[in-house]
Amino acid sequence: MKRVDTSEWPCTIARSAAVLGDHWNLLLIRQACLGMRRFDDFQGELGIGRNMLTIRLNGLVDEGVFRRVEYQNNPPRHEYRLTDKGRAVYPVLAAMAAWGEQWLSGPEGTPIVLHHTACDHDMRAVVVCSECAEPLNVHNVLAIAGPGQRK
Amino acid sequence: MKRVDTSEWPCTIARSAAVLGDHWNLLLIRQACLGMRRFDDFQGELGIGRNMLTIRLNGLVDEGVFRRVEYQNNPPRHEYRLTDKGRAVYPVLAAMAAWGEQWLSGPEGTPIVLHHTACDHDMRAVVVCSECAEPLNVHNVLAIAGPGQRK
DNA sequence: CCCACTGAGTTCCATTTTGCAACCCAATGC
DNA sequence: GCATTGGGTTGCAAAATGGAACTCAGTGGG
Repeated sequence: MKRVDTSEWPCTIARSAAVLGDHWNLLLIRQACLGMRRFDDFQGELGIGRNMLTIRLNGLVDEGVFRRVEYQNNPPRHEYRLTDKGRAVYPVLAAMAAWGEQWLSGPEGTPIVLHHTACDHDMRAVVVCSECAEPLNVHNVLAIAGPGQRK
Repeated sequence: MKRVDTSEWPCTIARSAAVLGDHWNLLLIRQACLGMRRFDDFQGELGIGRNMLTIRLNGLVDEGVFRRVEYQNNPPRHEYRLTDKGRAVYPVLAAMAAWGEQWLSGPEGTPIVLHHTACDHDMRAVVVCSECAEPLNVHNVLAIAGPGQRK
């Protein structure tokens, strides 16, 4: 009766969901994207229990999303930093933020505005095709079996 | 000791995570994006327990992601269809698929290839700025308080 | 020297969630 | 009239979750 593990399913969404389909993981990566690195900071900011936090951080380190770095050694202390793989989750968070902004904001409006420093505009994330740069939607994308397919 | 609910936090990612930070929800929406609508089809394809499935589908209907539609009434039978809000999750899934493809594929390569019918190319999703169309990354986006902020 | 504090975790325990299997019900199909 | 189909419940045991208290090593203050 272990929780179902989808990390080996022949589907990139299922595999991603094994890591990203957990609200604490998402929130931890979000905080890390904002520059947070320390155990107690994550704990205090998110209100996650310390035991949960330990389990999540270890899991994300095992996944290669975080790296555990000693930042002083007397007494030994470490912090959790995003790896390249971890930083690559940012676009997913941005897409989730865009969805949340459009569909989950109350009448007061969005609680967070994203500002793109590269072009100096407030913006929202848009998910587009790598080949033609048009926005994607359910109707214009087909999923077909790739080389790693087996099931 | 109920599971922490982040749906009212003043953060669009936390709010989205309350819905999308659950692997079954993600997988159900994925299946629905592929055209699946029936209880038994979801159950059989994903292998999710029937009780879990009931809870998840009801939850997603309450959230407004799915709509429960009667497709015959003798005996009464219904199916679950995506609403506009539900279809709007697709870009998030596409972004997750792109991350999974790059970081979670084994040596055999990706199990799934996405094909953009609009431009007739195989592609991956790219998350860009709505204003300048440049790809986003951790370093060039700032999160600042919006009108709905309070905390 | 003693005490409190900091950072980063453990441990314990009571609730919830999961997952699985078995069961229910109404209308067909054969 | 008996099994099948679609869409669920119910019951139960194994895990995950959340909260609070406790640990441990070094530091800073008095």
